Amino acid sequence: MASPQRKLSDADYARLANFRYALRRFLEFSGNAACGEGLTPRQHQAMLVIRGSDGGRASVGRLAERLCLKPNTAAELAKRLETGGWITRQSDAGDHRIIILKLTRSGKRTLEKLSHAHRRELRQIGPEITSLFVSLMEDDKD
Amino acid sequence: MASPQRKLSDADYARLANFRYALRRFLEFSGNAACGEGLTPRQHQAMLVIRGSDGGRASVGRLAERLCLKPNTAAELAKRLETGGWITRQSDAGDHRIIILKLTRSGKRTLEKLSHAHRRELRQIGPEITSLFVSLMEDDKD
DNA sequence: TTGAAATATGTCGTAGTGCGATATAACGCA
DNA sequence: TGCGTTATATCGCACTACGACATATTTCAA
Repeated sequence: MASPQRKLSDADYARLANFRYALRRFLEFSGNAACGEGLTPRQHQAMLVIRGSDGGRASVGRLAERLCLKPNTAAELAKRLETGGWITRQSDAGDHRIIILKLTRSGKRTLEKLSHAHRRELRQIGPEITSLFVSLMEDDKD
Repeated sequence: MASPQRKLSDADYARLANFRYALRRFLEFSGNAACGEGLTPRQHQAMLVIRGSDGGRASVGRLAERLCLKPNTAAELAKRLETGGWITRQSDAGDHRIIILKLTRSGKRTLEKLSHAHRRELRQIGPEITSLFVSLMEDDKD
């Protein structure tokens, strides 16, 4: 069994590098798909967070947390999405500090198209990513 | 068997959203680890590309390709890495247009520390990511 | 050999984005 | 009521990636 502090081999570095490369190509695909629909990558991700949240609605705070952003950044992102006609912003009935974000009809339509494409892509790259994980889990055999 | 154009369910969106969230948390971890060593996330990724390349050396062009960047951006990144003392830049003996990038001793030391931490993290999140992929592969059962 | 096209890298100005600091409004509880 | 907390918003700044362009080197065909 390899010690966790054993020196990393060339193959270890190659595996880590290949994994990151696969990730970047996926994110590249995703960004290109978003741009093709007139969205920035972040805007697309925000819409997915909203649609994937309970009831298809999310607060600005939840958006920030799920996107790993600071609240002020998420607020700006939400404003741009509203300006673009992708989402609506309305204050919560119970707590007027909270802004509830929901997709517009056109937002839903665009996100669905993108999500189909993403699912196809993920099904394509799934085996590769999974096998990279498997090899990262194993002890180095070199 | 579900048609590829079947309407996506709430659960489908939730799965896609959860997958992206897991990815972002990993990238967040990675970025924090890099910053803790005085590197920007991109600089760390560039160093991994170099170390993970054949012979531990990479050209600016290869750096660009593996990082999904334009060549000029990769050139600037390489310059900043050299200024920071993380890599060396020397022109290729055979083709003087090509600049060969290699890690310095301190670059190697820092990357090794980061790579150990990343391998630990990947081994932690591997099962989650893999199971997310598995559920994305399946037809929706809702 | 020579000159044009291709390749590899570098420079500069710009646009977009995320953050810190700060502000405002609404909530909750002593 | 009043004060601390929470949720969102505004503003200026820094960073980074890009497009457009520039330079150096190589390749190749005539």
